[in-house]
Amino acid sequence: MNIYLPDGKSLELPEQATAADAARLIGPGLAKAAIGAIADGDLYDLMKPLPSGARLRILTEKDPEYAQLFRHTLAHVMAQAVRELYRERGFSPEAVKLAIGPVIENGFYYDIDAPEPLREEDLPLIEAKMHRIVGENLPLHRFVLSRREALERYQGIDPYKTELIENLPPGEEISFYQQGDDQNGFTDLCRGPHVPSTGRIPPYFKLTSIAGAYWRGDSSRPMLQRIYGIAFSSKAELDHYLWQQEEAKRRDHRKLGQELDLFTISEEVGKGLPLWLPKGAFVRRQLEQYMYDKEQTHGYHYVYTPHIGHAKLYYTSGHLPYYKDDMYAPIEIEGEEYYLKPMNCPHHHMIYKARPHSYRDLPLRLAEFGTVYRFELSGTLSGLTRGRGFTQNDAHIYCSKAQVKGEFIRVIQLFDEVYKDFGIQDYWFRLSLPDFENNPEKFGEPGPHWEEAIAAIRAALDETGAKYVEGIGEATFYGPKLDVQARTVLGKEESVATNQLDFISGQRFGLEFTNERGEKETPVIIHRAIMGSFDRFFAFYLEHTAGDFPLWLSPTQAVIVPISDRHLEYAEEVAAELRQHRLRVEVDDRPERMNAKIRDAELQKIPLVLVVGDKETQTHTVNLRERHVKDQRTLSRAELIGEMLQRVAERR
RNA sequence: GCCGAAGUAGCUCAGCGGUAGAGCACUCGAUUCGUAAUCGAGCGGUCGUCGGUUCAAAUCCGACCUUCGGCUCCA
Repeated sequence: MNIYLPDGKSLELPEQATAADAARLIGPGLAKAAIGAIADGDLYDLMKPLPSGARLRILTEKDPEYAQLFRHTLAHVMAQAVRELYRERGFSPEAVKLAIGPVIENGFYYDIDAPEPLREEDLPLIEAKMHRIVGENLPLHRFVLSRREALERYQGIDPYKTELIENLPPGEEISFYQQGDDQNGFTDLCRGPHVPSTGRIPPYFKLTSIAGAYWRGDSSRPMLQRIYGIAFSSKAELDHYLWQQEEAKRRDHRKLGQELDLFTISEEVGKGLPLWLPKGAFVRRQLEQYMYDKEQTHGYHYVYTPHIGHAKLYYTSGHLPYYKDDMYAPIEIEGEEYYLKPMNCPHHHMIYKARPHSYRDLPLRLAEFGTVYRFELSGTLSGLTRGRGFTQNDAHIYCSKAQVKGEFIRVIQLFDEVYKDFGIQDYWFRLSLPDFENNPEKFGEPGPHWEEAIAAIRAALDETGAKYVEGIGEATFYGPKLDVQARTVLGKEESVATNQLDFISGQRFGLEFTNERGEKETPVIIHRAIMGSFDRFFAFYLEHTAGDFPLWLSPTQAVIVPISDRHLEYAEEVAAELRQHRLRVEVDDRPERMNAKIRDAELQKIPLVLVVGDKETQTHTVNLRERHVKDQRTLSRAELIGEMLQRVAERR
């Protein structure tokens, strides 16, 4: 067969030849350096036969794909080490059943069903064995078995592998990889690719955690133990990753919330129900005020609705059958059932319905900072990011079909404006589509309304030039979903907000408007939340800024530090003047040394520290120590106020 | 909800069978100081809860609660 190289040259190779054969033919240097290959765009190792006529690029340890190869092999090395550990504890090799062991971002994991649970203390033991196996430089070898042979290998021994083999599509090659021999080695059902020997694995790996994971991600199936590992090709990359982890801990909104007195969660109030302390509440109020002003100028009308609603409301909306288990239990009053509201839409629909509407009223945009309660599973709760009570930056846009695209464009533009003001640069949309095949009971039948809805959103995205990706299966039962994803400073992707196009609720609630021809028509509804929930947005933003709020948001904008008590009077005078301009300032009048006061202001991440001593008192100035700025400046009070007000106006 | 780990003073943590400790915070006193911690004293905990083992439990065992890391879920 022929293989084509990147420079256009072709190589004549026997059938079933591998990338190792190709590299050998090119030259001994490359044969030695080769670690894998890209054939027709797919990653191959040195052991798998190449497809005839493939376009081939040989990879060395310098290529980024190298990581995928050794991470995958490390999963096998770890499985071998775990087997060994249990053998030493008196279990037979068959007692340890293996499920899947894939490569993930930064590393790998393996799902294992062990005869007795692994514990955290076992990780270093396993890791040591892994290092030994890597040091032994066991060669890897690939072989193929027939379906019958493969099944025989695992029948009655490993139900997970058996199921995997049974689920392979007919005609698919069933390959195995073996490292070492039967005495000291390990064989696994695997499609590869792998490094050619365990010695080619860089020693920069670590086992990080052990966690439960359902077999095939299905909560009705057995729970396995998952061991997570990370692996990099250099120490620098490993160190960078570890640094990132530390940084993430430092920025964790739960930690910052505690340190900066922003919010707390009390067992006595209930899990997942955050309490906003004065400083956190102040920042949240600023966010709300900002959104309120913004939405006013974008033609939204604010409404208020109660926190509970009649059961009928949720039968009408269609949520009750789907989400009953995820709602707080009903409250029975006078023989009628009420629910804590899990979302605001039905209430808003009733506001729409309260008056007849003409096409001239549309689009009608109803907004509310609506507090909702959802019975989230206890294991999913996490600070403000995932609570059981939270307040949405919610709005529903009622419009005609013809207006959908235009309204979506406005929504996308609003996102742009708001996120820009908060310095969130790296964000994009994710259009979630229905999966009719695998989840017909949720999405119903495919039809023109779905198609129209999806086309309208796509058109809006294209027209604004917004960045977006598409995903299947995550739509809601009433329409496609448009999530907003943002990348944190540390590179982690997070969901901040979610919007939906809804062509079903209008009918369910009997909403209508009179069109130009005097006919009744049903409006389409856009559910949108720019900041998602204030709780989650606040958490995201807190981590984004590491608690360094810009001046306009900071609960305390400046702390005045008098050098000694005789400067207190002047300090209060400056404070009073700033306060007249609605600037938020505090005088640190504790009987402490100025160094201690400055340190505390830094730890509290106060943007400005104003030091006043003899010089300042005499010249009616302040000495400004700005956070993250090396040098101090002395400036007049008018200059200071001017600068501060300007920064507030510019949201810096 | 499921798997694993952890819960000791307001916070960060030590103690791991012989009836509770440090630093910070807080209160009081002294110090009045020029850009990240002045000194001293005091206050503060039925060691998550309940039960068991023991002459004796923060410490060992069990159940439950909460938090954390995952899995599942997210209208």
